[in-house]
Amino acid sequence: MTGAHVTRDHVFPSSTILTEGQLDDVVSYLKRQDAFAFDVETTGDHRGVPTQNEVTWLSLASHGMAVAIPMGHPIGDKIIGEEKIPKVGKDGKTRHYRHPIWEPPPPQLRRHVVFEKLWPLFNSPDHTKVAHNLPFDVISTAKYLPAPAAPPYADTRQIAWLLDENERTGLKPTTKRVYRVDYDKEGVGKCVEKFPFSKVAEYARLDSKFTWLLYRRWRDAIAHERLDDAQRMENDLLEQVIIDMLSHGAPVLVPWLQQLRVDLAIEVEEREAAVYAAAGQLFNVGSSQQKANILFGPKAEGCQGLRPKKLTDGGEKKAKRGEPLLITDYSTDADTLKEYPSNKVAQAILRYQESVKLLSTYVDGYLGIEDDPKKPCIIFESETGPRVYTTLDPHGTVTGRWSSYGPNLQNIPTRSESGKKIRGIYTAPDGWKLVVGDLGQIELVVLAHFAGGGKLFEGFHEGHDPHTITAAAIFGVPLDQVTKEQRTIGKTINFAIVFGAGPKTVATQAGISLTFAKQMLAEHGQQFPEVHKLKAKILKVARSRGPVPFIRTLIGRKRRLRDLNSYDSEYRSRAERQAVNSLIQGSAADLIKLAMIRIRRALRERGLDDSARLILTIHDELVIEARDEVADMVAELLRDAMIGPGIQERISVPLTVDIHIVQSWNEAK
DNA sequence: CAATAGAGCGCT
DNA sequence: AAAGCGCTCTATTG
Repeated sequence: MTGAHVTRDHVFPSSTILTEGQLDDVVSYLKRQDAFAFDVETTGDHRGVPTQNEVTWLSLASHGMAVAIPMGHPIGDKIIGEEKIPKVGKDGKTRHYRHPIWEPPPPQLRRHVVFEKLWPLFNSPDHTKVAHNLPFDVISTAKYLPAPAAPPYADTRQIAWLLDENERTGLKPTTKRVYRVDYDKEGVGKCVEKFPFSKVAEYARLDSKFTWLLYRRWRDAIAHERLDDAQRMENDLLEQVIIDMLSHGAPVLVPWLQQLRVDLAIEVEEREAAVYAAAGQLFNVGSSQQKANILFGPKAEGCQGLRPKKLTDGGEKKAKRGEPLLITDYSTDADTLKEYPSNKVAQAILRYQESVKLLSTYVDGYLGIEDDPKKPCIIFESETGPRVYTTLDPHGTVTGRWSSYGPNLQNIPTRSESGKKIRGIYTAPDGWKLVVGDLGQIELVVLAHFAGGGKLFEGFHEGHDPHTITAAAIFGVPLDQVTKEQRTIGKTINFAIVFGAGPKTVATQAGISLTFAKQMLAEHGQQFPEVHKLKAKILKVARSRGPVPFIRTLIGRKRRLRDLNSYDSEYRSRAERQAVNSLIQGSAADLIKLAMIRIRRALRERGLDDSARLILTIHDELVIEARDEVADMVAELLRDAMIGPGIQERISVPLTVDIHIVQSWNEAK
């Protein structure tokens, strides 16, 4: 049944574990090692949500061995028949689909038996648990254990990312790249329950085996590239922070969300009707192509006859290749529509799009759409009420920031009125508060730190606002005489410096002429020479390193920029902007990560584990859920964790933090 | 029918 | 010629 796979790493008679005796042998072997790799195969409606999924396979690997343990695989190896499943199509017609009938699977160990036997190993402080994307495997298995697997941990995806942030870090792409082995051409991992037993057994085994091999292969690589400090920080986050954050999720108010669904649905209908009324015809407002035809088409054909102002990205490329342009190559994005304030259709479309975006992404996306398996409800009941379980990915970006998905909780609206209502959904349960802290102007603080002096640096030391500092300098006025309009331009210039934007972008962004934008940027160069010297130095240092140029962030993590040496000036310029921005964005990310480690330790030292926990990070902001009675204390601990002496000593510019104790997230801004 | 690309837009 | 993300919808392709 398990197949006779003859590979040199078989120390066990069978690579598929079906009996308690076989499992005992595996456990006693692993106990004699100092590390082992493990991996899970999951099923269920929410197989990708580690707090909710069902683990049906566990695989283990270590020195010279790799085994798979099935715990509820539904089918065997052979097809023994066929049945016809009737299915009603969209057109109402019933079609019959042929469906294979599989032989039953072999008897498998029960999940509680497996995890009971593995617990001493998973709980051992003397065994390093290795996994590829470790939080997923630790949280998936924690449901069946007294507690999540204990540190020490090693995450081969983290190592892959530290060694090359530009490559795909999934197990399959990594295995293909490193070993030239592609063991899952059929996509077994996507849907294990549909594949024959032996195939899944082998697939699961290989997941752990290659995880183990990567771990062994890379044992000296981090030190070799002098990434030790960066890895220490990443491991602290893995071992002390992220498992806890992802396990708890974020609290949401379902009744409010349901009310919003009703209100927004009405608003969307009204605004959709308004678009058709203004246009004098029906069309799909969600289609950018149809939108372009309506807006830019000739008046003679009942369209608006507006003059297009901007090409889409695709249109831009076409133009560069010298191909003829169509009406649909022109952009109909919100920035463009705002350029036609007197056109009723454009303005109606803007209002419609604002509502429909909120409804589909932030309401329907959460509550789900009935009878649509692609849009399930992603709110789950917990002991303290309904919660959503985002995945925070500590290795999901090239700069070092964390990303968030399923749902993305790093792009919850803040600006529009309806957006604030959406944000209000995130509300602490009765007896709890949200303690929210965000670092003030962290990217500009980091920029001033690296510049090491000059007007921005000095201004921060005197406690001034960076946009006012920039405005005062480029307009040549005292700080206390900067107008609101001047400050706005100062803000745009500051963004331009951090992102590397040119005069054209500054002009459109600030609503000023191209000539004036050029003047302002030139003046910035005069007033902030150290900032421009810093940029030059960043590029020079990066290029002096090879073979692939790179910058190092505050903690020493690398951002590699091959295109810094490109002969194509477009690529090269982009790489230059990325180098500067990565130093700033990446170092700011380092600071917030250190703060997360510090707040976790502070809470634990004070025995507050059960009354306060980090639930979110949004780049420069941390959100903690804390019991009412400890909220004030937690706020002070958070202040110290984010800007206390231990953090401040790393940065030569005074750090600031805004802390709010609130019930709902929308009260924090 | 499913997968992918493009446009667009929410956030820092 | 603006850095870094993820999600939804449409249109196209296989």
